[in-house]
Amino acid sequence: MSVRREDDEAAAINTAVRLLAMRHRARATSLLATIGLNIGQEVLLFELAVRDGRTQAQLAVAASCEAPTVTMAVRKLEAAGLISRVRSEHDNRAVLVSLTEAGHELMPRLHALWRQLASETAGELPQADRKRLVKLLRTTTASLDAADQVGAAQLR
Amino acid sequence: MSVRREDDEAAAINTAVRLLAMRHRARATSLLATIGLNIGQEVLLFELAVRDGRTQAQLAVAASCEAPTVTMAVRKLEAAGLISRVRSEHDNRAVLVSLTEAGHELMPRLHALWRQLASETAGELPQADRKRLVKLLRTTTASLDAADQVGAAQLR
DNA sequence: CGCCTTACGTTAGCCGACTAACCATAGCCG
DNA sequence: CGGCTATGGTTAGTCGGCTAACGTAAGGCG
Repeated sequence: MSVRREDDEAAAINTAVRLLAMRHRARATSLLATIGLNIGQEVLLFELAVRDGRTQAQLAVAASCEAPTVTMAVRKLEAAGLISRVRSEHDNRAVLVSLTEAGHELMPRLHALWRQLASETAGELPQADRKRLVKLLRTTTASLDAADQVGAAQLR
Repeated sequence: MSVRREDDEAAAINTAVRLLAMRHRARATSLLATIGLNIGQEVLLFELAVRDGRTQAQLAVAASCEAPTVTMAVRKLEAAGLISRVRSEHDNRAVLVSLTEAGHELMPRLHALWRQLASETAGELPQADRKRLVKLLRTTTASLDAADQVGAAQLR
């Protein structure tokens, strides 16, 4: 087998991932703008809707992003009146984040937008393919996670 | 069928896409750093390796990104000595971009990295699934493109 | 010929995400 | 008890990508 052949397949995979990532993000940005949200904020709102009163550190884990990203997103959400921040009683370092009334009221529209985005993404696929898609996305993500662990370990 | 159910599926799709996007980009960034490249630059190099001497506008289309993004990437690639920029003879506005000798020499390592990234992404999948994955990624990307066209058209 | 529109490229400014560095608090452990 | 480490959060700075606005050149068309 030629290297050329492998290069083609690698390019196909990598660019397909990159392009979907760009388009999905762009479309999400555009849809979220209609309710006054910036991308990245919706993840925290969804997490808080599931369980309120979590610390920013917990939110960072749940959202799979870093602490400073949460700091900024939370700050803007608070400025928008959608969440409230309260110092934890048990741990003076931690901040507990909760949805405000306005935050709760926004959720239905946010869910609607998210359904629309998912539909625009995979709505034309038969249901079996949609399940396959999610499964493949998760598998590949996990695979990259594992590779990253190894890569990081080699730096030590 | 309840809205709850649809919300779950939408969340599954959207977050799966988002997470793969983040991990894939992060891993690409990390791998590209080993040969001194920043993410985004590799796309232009691959394009130029296929066909040299294209204008920045053509590269923007080929790379599916905007003109200013190409401007910056090209500037840094030139500073790194990997490409050269020459004013077109036929069109005094246009700039023709080409790989330098150093740029050509870098390509094998870049291809190797890209194969590794693809392998880390989908290497554990059976070949049939890899093809399915690429197909699904392309289909969904096209679907989002179409939705974006409609969305943009409604703004007029 | 001269204008008007279109196309190419750059600049300026924004945003999300990351890392590195920092401060403050918790909590463990000698 | 006292110090050391680990943890929560913020700040500063970087980077890629985008949009908007600009200058300049090309090209069609009256």
